[in-house]
Amino acid sequence: MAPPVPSSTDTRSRILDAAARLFHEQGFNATGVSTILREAGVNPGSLYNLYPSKDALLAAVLERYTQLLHPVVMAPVEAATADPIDRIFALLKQYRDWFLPLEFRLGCPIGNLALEVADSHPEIRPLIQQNFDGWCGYVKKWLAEAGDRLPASLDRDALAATVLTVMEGGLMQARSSRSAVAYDASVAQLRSYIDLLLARASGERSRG
Amino acid sequence: MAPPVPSSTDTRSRILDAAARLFHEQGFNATGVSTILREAGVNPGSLYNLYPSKDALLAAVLERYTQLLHPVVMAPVEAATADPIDRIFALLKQYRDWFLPLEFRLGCPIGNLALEVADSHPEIRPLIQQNFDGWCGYVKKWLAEAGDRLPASLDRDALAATVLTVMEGGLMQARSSRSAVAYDASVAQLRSYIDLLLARASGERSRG
Amino acid sequence: MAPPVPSSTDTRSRILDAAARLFHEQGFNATGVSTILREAGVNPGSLYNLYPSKDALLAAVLERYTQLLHPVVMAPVEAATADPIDRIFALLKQYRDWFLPLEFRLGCPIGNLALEVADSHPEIRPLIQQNFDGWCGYVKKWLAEAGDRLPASLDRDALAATVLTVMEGGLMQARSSRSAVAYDASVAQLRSYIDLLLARASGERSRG
Amino acid sequence: MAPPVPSSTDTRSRILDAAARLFHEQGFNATGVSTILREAGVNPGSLYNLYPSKDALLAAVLERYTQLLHPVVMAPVEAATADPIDRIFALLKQYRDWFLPLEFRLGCPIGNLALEVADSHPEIRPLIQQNFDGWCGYVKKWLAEAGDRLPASLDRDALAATVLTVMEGGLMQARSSRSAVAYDASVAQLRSYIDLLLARASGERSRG
DNA sequence: TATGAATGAGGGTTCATTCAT
DNA sequence: CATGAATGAACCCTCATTCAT
Repeated sequence: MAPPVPSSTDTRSRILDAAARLFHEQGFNATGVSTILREAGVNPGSLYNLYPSKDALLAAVLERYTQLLHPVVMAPVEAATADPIDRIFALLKQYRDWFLPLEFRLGCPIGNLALEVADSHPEIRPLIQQNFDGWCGYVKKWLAEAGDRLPASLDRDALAATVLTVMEGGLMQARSSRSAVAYDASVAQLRSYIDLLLARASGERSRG
Repeated sequence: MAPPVPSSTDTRSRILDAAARLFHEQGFNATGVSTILREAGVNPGSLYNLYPSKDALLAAVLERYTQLLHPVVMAPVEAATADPIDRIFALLKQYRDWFLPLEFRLGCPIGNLALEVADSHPEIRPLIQQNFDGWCGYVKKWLAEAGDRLPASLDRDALAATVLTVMEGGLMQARSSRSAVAYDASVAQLRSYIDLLLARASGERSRG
Repeated sequence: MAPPVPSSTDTRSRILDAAARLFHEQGFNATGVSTILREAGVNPGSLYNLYPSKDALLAAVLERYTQLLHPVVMAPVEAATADPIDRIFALLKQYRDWFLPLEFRLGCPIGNLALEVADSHPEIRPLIQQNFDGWCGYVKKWLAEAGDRLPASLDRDALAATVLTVMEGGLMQARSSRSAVAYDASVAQLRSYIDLLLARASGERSRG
Repeated sequence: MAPPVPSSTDTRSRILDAAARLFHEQGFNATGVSTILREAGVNPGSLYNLYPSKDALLAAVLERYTQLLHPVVMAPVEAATADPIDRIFALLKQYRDWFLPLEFRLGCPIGNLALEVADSHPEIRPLIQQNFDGWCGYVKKWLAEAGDRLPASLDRDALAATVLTVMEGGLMQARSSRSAVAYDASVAQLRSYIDLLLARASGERSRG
């Protein structure tokens, strides 16, 4: 028999859930610790037992995003889509599907924090970078799997970074306009670019 | 003889300068009104005489960014670079040149505010959008000037949005990594894409 | 031909009107000078030219209430009611008629100020007292006119003070309950008392 | 052994004591929270931990006045005076004795608040009314105990309301004049009225 | 370990008033 | 005399955090 989940774990989860949600909805600075406490149903002393500061809680939230990257973000894409190139656009479509019903409110939780705390919280910046690296890592893996369907001369790492650029830059404009137009436009240009790359590689292969 | 600049204008400018700088350096929520007052050398009553709230001051800052878009951002690019396609990359290089000495701290002042206040301040969102629209407007103009050097089938508005996407998404990653790598990579992919478009249009033209 | 009313008089009137209304509606401390300025359509400099302070404005408002006592409060009663005893109850009914449509909001402007500023503004207290004295003066005059319809032993000054007591005490309870019950009850007891006095005096006269 | 009084209760009491005293001395609007904090020796966070706003503190003060009505106001009267009719005048004399040494400064704390906040604070009005109802309740009880010493036809509730009217209306005039004259006059007229009622009832009883 | 009161610096804003134009 | 920006103390309240129980 498994031991009962200790209540501290439960408390820890409730805090992390509430903090992650509120940081996403309101931003880090606009979220008061007291709001987190209320939403998590926890006392200040309990929170400060588990996390020595609001900043430490932010770090924990970002660690959890790292853990959730695969199960929440990447696994659904990989499960639904087999072709590595298609997976890139399935990933971009997944964000669209998440945020369209919200009229593109909220935005990327990592991207939001990147712009809000990267300068003020030096100890947090690496955790953001870790999330971006993980995200790009999946894209790089897919691009590697695409093998010679893409030109040999293509800088696959640069393209992976660009996919993240398209997601973050597109989502930023979508939030500002409450519309999908700029996001869709950016994704379409990326599609067009990759199609040109695929065509060139195909030509190279047939000539090769 | 022109009348002396009224002192109120001076006060207004000092407030706007300080607010714009601090919002850029620290973010909107992390900047206290008292800090703005101290840096501007102004009393609370004076500020609230000119701007009824911190939010109104934010709106004024964003209006000013709209006014500064041409003289500060676009005019230098257009003065230094004649070719419309080259202007796009000169613009992207200008941001690189601005932020490289800062190790990519600060980031885009509009983009930062977009992610920080777009949801919480509905009245501010249109002002952010206005800045993005103005920015893309210049790129659209340049793309139009490129005429048939670009394929007729190209969605020039979509490409303009993508240029902004590359700038914002690239800058976000640059801030997170304190490095130019992802920014340069994204710009390089855009360059590669546009080169492919130019090549295709050139082929179309010669085939006539 | 009369000279045109100087604009300063107009300004003065607009300020007094606004101040009197706002002090009545919101109280003295709860009314900001800026609100008075806005409602009067006047600039701070203009107000402070005419009245050196908010307290001086309050004094002017109370002076004006003294001037308005006859035309606004007493003249209508005396015009509508001839019998001196009836005038007392007509006066009390006039307040009821004024405040019933407001569910007894606002209350007596003098009484409100009496309780709010009597202690903190020693220079204002005599002006409040002057209003009360004027008010009681009319009641005393009527009681004198009632002659031997009232007992010779009756302290007419004390009864006049009591009429004011009934008005103020009754109105206070009416405001607290948003109902006429306590006001009507107090007036009815006064009516009953005066009826007993009239009956006794009548007996004395017939025996006399 | 009883547990020591928890310090929270102590803090709460110090806040309530200071707030009640200052609201009484200066009025609600003229009393700053910072003054309450200083006088209570308490930090802002402590106050707002116990009371979510200045208005909530006002409500608590009025609740406490309700609790204190019996021990502070009514019990001394009932202890010192047995006869129910005499108790009414002992109560009115108690107020006189309290305020005469102050030259009738301060006034009734409930009455002051009634006029200052009844309109602006709808949630407070019922608490004021509750105090008035409690006060009148004692007078009603005494009038009931007077039985057939008073005329059967007398509206005892109306007379009770009138007693409060006399206290509040009399105290208002006493504050304005810094003299007992109008207060004493009003009480004397009430005495005269009740004597007439007692005489009439006595006559009715003897005629039986 | 859980609780929630206590801490005190700082939040954004309004106040009555003055003064330069 | 009108204007409205400037003044700076004070307003009510919230912040992240600590500590006694």
